Amino acid sequence: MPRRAGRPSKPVLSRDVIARAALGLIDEVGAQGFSLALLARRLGVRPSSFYNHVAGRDDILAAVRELVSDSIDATMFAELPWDEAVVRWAYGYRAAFAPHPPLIPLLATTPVTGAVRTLRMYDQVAAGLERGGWPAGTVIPVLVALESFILGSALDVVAPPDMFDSGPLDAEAPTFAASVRARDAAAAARGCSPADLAFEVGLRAMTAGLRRTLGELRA
Amino acid sequence: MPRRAGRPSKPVLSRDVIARAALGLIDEVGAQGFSLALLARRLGVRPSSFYNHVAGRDDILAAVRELVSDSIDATMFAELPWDEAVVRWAYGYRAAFAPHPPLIPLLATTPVTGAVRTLRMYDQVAAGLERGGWPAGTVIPVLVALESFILGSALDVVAPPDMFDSGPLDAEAPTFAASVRARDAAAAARGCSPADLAFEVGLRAMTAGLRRTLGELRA
DNA sequence: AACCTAAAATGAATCGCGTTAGTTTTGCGT
DNA sequence: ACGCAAAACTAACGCGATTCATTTTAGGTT
Repeated sequence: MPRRAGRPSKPVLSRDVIARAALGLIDEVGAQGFSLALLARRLGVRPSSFYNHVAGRDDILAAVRELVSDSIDATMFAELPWDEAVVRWAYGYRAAFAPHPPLIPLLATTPVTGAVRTLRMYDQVAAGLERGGWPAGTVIPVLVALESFILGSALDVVAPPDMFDSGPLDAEAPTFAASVRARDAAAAARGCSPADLAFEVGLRAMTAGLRRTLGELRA
Repeated sequence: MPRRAGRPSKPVLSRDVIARAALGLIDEVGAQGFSLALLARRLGVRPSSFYNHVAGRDDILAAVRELVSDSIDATMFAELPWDEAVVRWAYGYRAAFAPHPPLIPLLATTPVTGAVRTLRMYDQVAAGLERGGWPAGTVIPVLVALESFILGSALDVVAPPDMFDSGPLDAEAPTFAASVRARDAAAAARGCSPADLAFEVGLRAMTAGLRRTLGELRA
């Protein structure tokens, strides 16, 4: 039963409704299969109706980005020591993207354009680092380095694991092939995914290294 | 003077010719403006001609990725101590992408699918880490953590710097705004870009932390 | 040397997607 | 009660990737 033309009694769409539906659709069909036509069908609407609420496709993706990044918590920087807060923040940051793998390539490449909530998150992190004793000029580089690692790790989550299969691998790269097998065994033994393993190793190294850097700076 | 139909005396296209032209075109018009029609015009060719050499648009981008990632050197892992090699490798990795900013979002999101040269690079890195004393199961996590940071940092290079401008910033996020200004001053004093600053800070922290991790593992 | 197949280009046509313009119906403020 | 703006729809455009058929040429086979 298609809707006739004309304004409906109760509004069907809104920026928020569109963003949530887009997020769900991307989760289902992947970033590849996402299209306005499909999204419109899911919402029982024609594609042109979107333009009453958003500026276009890119704007919808921006709304989705806000939706996801707004779920990242950064309040721990107000309470915990900076290095502990960094670890928790990183885990939460990564966990916000983890449920939506197809989204990561789409959003990691279009960083934080003018979202107010995101800006506030940065403010909390910056305040926490400053409180922890980091000199003014070093706060943002530390923040950016951490975020770079987190985003890169998120991309790793979405990387296809099937490329490390046998075949030309053992012939072309024997050391690498053996290392991959050893890693898979290690991940299985710890009961976590290979991507988790790399993230933990990297995050521990990063925080330990930053602690050392801060110590050197204060001397 | 358009070419008539039919096979030319000397072939005009090849996978390599297409890839190099695509790289140049993306550098000029950005990832946004890249299209097969435009690429074909640059090469004096019709879009359908591509399909005699590549599988389609995605395959062209894969060829471009190979072109760029093949320029990453990893031979230092055979000569230098692992931690020194890591630093040089990371700089070279990042430098390979730096000349092609529009390419980074396009390629960072589609990691290394089956390129043989890339596989060999991984092999060299893995061998170097193993030689440096890293246990078998830890080699790949360390490699992946490093690559995650490098790719994330590459994305940071391409991030628009104009988002940190005044406006609602000082009202919404005063600490952050002040930190950004302090960072800009620090970067200017050191004569490098803000992105470079974050990369150096993160890389130093990462390697220092990994040294510590390796020390703990051997005890 | 004639021939046949495969390679490598063009030309025309298709399909889907994002977007715009114009139309219709409805809600709300004066 | 009136009118304007909001929010849906329909129709159409343009562009981009891809496919299919056609044409010309290269290179190996008998």
